[in-house]
Amino acid sequence: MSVTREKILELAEELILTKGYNGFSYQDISTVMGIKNAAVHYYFPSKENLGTSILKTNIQRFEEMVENMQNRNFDEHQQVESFMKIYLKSNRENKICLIGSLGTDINTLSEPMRAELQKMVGRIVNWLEAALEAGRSKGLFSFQPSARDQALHILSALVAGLQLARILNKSDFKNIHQAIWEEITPHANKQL
Amino acid sequence: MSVTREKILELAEELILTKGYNGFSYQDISTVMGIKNAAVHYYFPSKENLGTSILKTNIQRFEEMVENMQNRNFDEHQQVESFMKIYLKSNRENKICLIGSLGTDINTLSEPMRAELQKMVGRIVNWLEAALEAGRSKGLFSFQPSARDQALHILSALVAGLQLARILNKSDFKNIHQAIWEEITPHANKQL
DNA sequence: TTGATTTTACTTATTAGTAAGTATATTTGT
DNA sequence: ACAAATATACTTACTAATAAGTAAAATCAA
Repeated sequence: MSVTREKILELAEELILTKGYNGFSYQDISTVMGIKNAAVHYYFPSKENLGTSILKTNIQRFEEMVENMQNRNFDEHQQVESFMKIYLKSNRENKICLIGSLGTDINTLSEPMRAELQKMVGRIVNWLEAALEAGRSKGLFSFQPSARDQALHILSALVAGLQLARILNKSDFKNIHQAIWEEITPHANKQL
Repeated sequence: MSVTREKILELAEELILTKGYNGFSYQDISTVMGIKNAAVHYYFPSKENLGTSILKTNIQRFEEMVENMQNRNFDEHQQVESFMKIYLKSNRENKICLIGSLGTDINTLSEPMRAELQKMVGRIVNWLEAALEAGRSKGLFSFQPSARDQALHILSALVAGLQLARILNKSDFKNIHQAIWEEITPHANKQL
């Protein structure tokens, strides 16, 4: 794979996470990289193509992460913790996540991009649901709603947590993160 | 106040909630209203001015709602329930909320608009925190974290709940909404 | 030399924004 | 009461900048 292509993907993703999909242009990419806007079009003929590629890359990255965790015999507690750590990193870097960013712009996206976004979110929710369910049956987690509802609830808190932290105070995210974790962790005093 | 001005404000807000701040133009407003783009500039010289006006309107609307609830002697349970119902309505209308929408675009907003957004979110969080705290001391709510963390957690879940529901399935929001409510409601079986 | 990569030099469309003009009310001075 | 002045609510007709996108020529690397 071309190094230029990889860099464009990386930069475009960062721009989506910092300025939003409709808030960046090919010019933003080309000037930062020191190339011409037409060079970006060479690798990604259209913005839709670029956006879809970013989503495909992220789906692949997510599935590799899950596979890797399973290969290393991570239990569900460790898996969910690892997943949530991605969001802590995003918060440190003042970024939001693709779900929150593209969720805002969804009605302005082309159908293929929308489909890819749905695919990505679908896989994340399904994985989280399964991890929560399995973790609960092993006594690693404790929560009342269905695993799917709890997965949606956790993902929501993470996604908007980043957005709120960027509006209010970066450090607020740590508390949100902590609250999620305590919500599903079986503590001694939780039963009191 | 001018009827045209009011309509522009209303339409622009809807556009922010459906297409995002950087996803709509003065043309979108003027064509729908059957006026010229310059007429929109007559009322709101710049897009920043329009955006800031929308936020100011929303702050006022929120404070009127709180005042109204207090005048009607709503208890904290009823107050928080009313607030959460606003999000159910947004979900029915396939809209997200201003916090989620502008949270995505925050780095592309002018400083005055960013300040207004912070003001709005700050007031909502402060009110929610106070309502949760007071409600808990009356036994209307039950939760472990600090009232502020719980407020941030609830607001996060609502904000991103709308975004997730728009990506996945409209009906998913009802479950997220339900889960928040059950999280803070003192149920008999919660103590088991 | 051949193919991959990149630039040059565009086009077309859209953006926010403005300057100047117009019709219709509304106010004001006499 | 009546005309002159002024304010309101726009339209017409632009600009300057930027957007995504393209065709063709030049460069580079094997």
